[in-house]
Amino acid sequence: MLTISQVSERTGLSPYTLRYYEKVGVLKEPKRKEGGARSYSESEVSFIQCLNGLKRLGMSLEEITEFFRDGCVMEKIQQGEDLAKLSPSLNKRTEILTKHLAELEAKKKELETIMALTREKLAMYDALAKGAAEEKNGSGARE
Amino acid sequence: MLTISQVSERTGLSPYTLRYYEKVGVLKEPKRKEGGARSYSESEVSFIQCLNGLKRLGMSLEEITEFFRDGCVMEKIQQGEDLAKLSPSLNKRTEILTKHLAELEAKKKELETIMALTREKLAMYDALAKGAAEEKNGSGARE
DNA sequence: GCTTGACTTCGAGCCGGCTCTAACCTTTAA
DNA sequence: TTAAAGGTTAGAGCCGGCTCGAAGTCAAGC
Repeated sequence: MLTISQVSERTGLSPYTLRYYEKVGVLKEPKRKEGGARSYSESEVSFIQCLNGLKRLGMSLEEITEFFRDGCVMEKIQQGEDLAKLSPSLNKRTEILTKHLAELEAKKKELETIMALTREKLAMYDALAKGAAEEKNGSGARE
Repeated sequence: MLTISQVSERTGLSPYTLRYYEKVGVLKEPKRKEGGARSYSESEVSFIQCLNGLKRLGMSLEEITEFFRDGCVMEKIQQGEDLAKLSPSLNKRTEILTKHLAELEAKKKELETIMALTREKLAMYDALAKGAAEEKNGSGARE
């Protein structure tokens, strides 16, 4: 059993963040020692690592909470749990990931649009700046 | 001369937002009427429209403030101001836009990375879900 | 017995970009 | 004359995701 700062070291999340995640419901409350200190198991650590994986996908804490509503499925599978029984959870997960991917795609389109606009504007200022430089040099080749 | 709500209608920014922009320094203080009410000119409206253009590029208020430190150059040009005199402003603007574009490109790369990761994870869950469905159907073709 | 260090809690603060409330003031029309 | 429709200000609240401060508790070592 691990303390919060040991879990912090092994997951890269600060104790602050771990407690915060607990508060907002993305992590469930761990057992406590007599003194009241949190006491985490190995499987809780791997759950958090799994969670970190989803954060890397840019998912919000809300999405992640929803994703994990049935616990850490990958672990259950590794423990040899019946695949058929997990089917609804798996379906929900592919659904959430599909939706997330669609959001990312939308974001990318949006980003490409504003990049195109930025390039346009940049080209305009660039052309003006060049014109200004020429005028300064007195060359004034055109006209 | 226009009131704040007239400017709001013509620019799509709420009076709240206009006052907020003034407070954080992206808009400069307009003239006041006797009563103390803000009184905007047409050129202030076109400045704000220009500002909206930059917002559409995803620029932060801080970047926009910096961009407009020398006023609305496009307008000065239209008013026939000497292009050579504006050269430093124009150079600064192309510089800011170039930097902004680089940031957008970085963001896009990042986004592409997490999209690839998401697709991977999705493929995995998808495969598992299919496997679970097969097991449920009793077919169990393999093994 | 006392200090030290790690834990606990609650609540506040931070970021950026608004958005709104409250209390007040001004102009205009009935 | 007074009420409604605008305007003004300072300051608070909101979002998500932390991050921290203060004050308290607890176990271990000197």
